[in-house]
Amino acid sequence: MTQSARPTPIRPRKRPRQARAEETVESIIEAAAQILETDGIEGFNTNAIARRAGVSIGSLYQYFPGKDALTVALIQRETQRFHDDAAAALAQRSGKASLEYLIGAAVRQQLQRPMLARLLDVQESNPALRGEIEKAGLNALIVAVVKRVAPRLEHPEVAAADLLAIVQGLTDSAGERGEQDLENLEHRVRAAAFGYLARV
Amino acid sequence: MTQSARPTPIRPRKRPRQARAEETVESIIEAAAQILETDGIEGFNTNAIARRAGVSIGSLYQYFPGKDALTVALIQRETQRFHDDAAAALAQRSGKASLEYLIGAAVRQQLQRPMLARLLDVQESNPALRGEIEKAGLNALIVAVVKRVAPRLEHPEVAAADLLAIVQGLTDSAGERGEQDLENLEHRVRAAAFGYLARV
Amino acid sequence: MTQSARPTPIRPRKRPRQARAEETVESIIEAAAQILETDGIEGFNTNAIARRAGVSIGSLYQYFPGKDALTVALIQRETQRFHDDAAAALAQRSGKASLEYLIGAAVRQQLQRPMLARLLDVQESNPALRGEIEKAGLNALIVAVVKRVAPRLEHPEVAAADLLAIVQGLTDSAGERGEQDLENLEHRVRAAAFGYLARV
Amino acid sequence: MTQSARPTPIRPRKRPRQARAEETVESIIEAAAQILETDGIEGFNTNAIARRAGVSIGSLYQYFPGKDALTVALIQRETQRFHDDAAAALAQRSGKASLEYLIGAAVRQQLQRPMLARLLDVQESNPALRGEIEKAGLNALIVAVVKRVAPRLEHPEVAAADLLAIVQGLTDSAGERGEQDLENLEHRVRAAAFGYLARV
DNA sequence: CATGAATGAGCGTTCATTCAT
DNA sequence: AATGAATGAACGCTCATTCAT
Repeated sequence: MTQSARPTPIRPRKRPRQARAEETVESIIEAAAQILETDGIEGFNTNAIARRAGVSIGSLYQYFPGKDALTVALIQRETQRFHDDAAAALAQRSGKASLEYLIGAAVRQQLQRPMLARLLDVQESNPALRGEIEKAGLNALIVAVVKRVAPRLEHPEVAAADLLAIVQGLTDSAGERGEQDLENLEHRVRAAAFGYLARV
Repeated sequence: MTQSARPTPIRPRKRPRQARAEETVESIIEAAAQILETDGIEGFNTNAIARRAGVSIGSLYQYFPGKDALTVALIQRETQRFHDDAAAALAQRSGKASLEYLIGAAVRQQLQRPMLARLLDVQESNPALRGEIEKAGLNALIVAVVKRVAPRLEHPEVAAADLLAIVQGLTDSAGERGEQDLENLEHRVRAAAFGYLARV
Repeated sequence: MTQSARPTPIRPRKRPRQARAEETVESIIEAAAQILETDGIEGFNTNAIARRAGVSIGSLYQYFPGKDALTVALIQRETQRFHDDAAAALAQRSGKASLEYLIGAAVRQQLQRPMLARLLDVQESNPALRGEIEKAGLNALIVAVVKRVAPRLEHPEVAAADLLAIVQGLTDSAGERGEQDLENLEHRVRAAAFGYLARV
Repeated sequence: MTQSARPTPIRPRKRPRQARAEETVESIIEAAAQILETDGIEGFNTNAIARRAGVSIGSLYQYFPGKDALTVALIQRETQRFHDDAAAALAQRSGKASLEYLIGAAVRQQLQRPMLARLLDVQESNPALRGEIEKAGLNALIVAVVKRVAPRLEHPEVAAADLLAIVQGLTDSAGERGEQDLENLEHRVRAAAFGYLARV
């Protein structure tokens, strides 16, 4: 009768047990990504997402306890890619190569779906989502990379956060301006990242 | 973000001709800033802003043709401060001093009202507001500063945009984490900015 | 973005300051009463109530912070009548006359709008509304009446609650069966009430 | 309460012919009772009931054509207990003992599962369920008890209905206030019942 | 000009019910 | 028969915007 007073949980409501369900979940997340890319935050509403996914609104809520949970899932999916890249980065021979690898991954990902990446960065600052986004794993990896490039740094965690901010700031801004030249952008991001590490 | 289908004009409906009107406009913008700081985007709605400004919702719409126009006005006001600082930066003796001055200004502004600065950056990415925000003036000034520090740079406009992105990225991220140490943050931002310029 | 997590307050959002507003509030409450009578709880939804009141859904929420608040207001309005009658009851010469007066009032009110009275009794048991309904005043009056009829009773508050339960139980049941004979019903209610007091 | 436009039949879809089916039906009804007790009407939805019963939602609809049918079945089950008690009541020696026995049963049942009893009374007033609940048998028994206690009463059916209303009104009200003292409550209910019969 | 009551499109979400597997 | 994924009508509620006073 009255709408629930307790805040909606963010974690997925149920693990899909059938193949069909898994497909549905995937299609919803992908629809969310597409909506964000084509219509921006304005069009980012659950009904539209369900429609785009070719799924009923009820199904959306079968797998996501609320809109925020879906947003988180989308962010997680995109973060995961970066996370995998970061893991690969650590496998590089030198520290320098590690960071370069990481930057390359970030830039590539950004230029692939610029709108999506930018809007997700924006969503990430939504306080309702705070703490729900698994950043610990990614952060640890970046810290590890930082420690390899600049082993003598006093506060590698701060440097890691700063590097992430620099890379995101630069790529988002480039994406906003519609930049396409991957090489050039990558060069500039490297300049900022290595420049920072050299002087901090 | 905007609810109506037909796009609302963004430019102020009327230039205030009387002192009282000017005050009203100012109070509304300040109310918008305060709401953004205290309640975040969640609380950023026209009715709340009017109430906080001690003005009727009707009056708000007398001076702003829509919510977006008000948002733009607020962004402009904050940008103006930075613009003034940038102008002062150019008056510095050396190019290095100019950029340092600019960075100091940016960091200070960010740490003074961290919420506001961050949320405005987010608003700025709203495509509905795009193009309505007067950035040309500020950009020109930054380009001028860049030309002084790095006269031989091939694309000073790109560098200017990058520097803005780096500074905003770093300060927003710092604000998000609740950093308070101005000196330390300024040091790191300088590292990134000068490092970038040295290597690009 | 997400629907509010904190439970909706029950008290009216604003005191109407203009005559028009007062009318609107009245019309909404009356519409709620009518809907409850004609369509039962099934039809008791905010959109239908607003429509019946000839008012937009927005106006309803301008004066009532939520559906529950409206329900409470409706219950209060109906309780008020009874409250007034109870006050008049105390003015009767004898204690017996007081209780008889009260019973007469209850029976009359019940038979006037049987559906409404019954459904409101049901609503009253809604835990979400508990404590929001001003019962203290009415209770005190009934206790006073009880003390006059049966001054030597050990627990007049319990007796008052019991009497209320008996009267409501009987009248609701009568209303449910479509009874119309006021005299007869009143006689039976008196039998139960006075019989209870004589033996408890 | 029912969502579909066309009215759903209320009678059970099929008589269970196998022992296992009978168990399933029983487990669903018991689950419904438990949900009503622990979560109140708020939590009383078919999916939750099926889950609590350890049965799929599909199975629930295999045995009950709709939610209302399940509610009716639950009410019937609870009524049945009372019905059995009423039958036992008639076996008492005197009429007075019969009624006292009945009241004792009612009070005990109410205080055993106060939530359940009260909420079922509320459900009973749902017009969609009206007429579907088998009350004739119970009524006849109460009438028989009444005839034994007060053989000269002109309208024993009315008295029976009134007594039921009085007892339910008092016990529900007591349950609502969390009363636990069985003896005391029983004493007051007797006072009301016998007082009523003596004066009506 | 100012006020604030009124509007209503649209959003997030629930839950009874169906039906392919 | 049993399962549970899927459906979608319907509800509670918000907030940008209008307009009579």
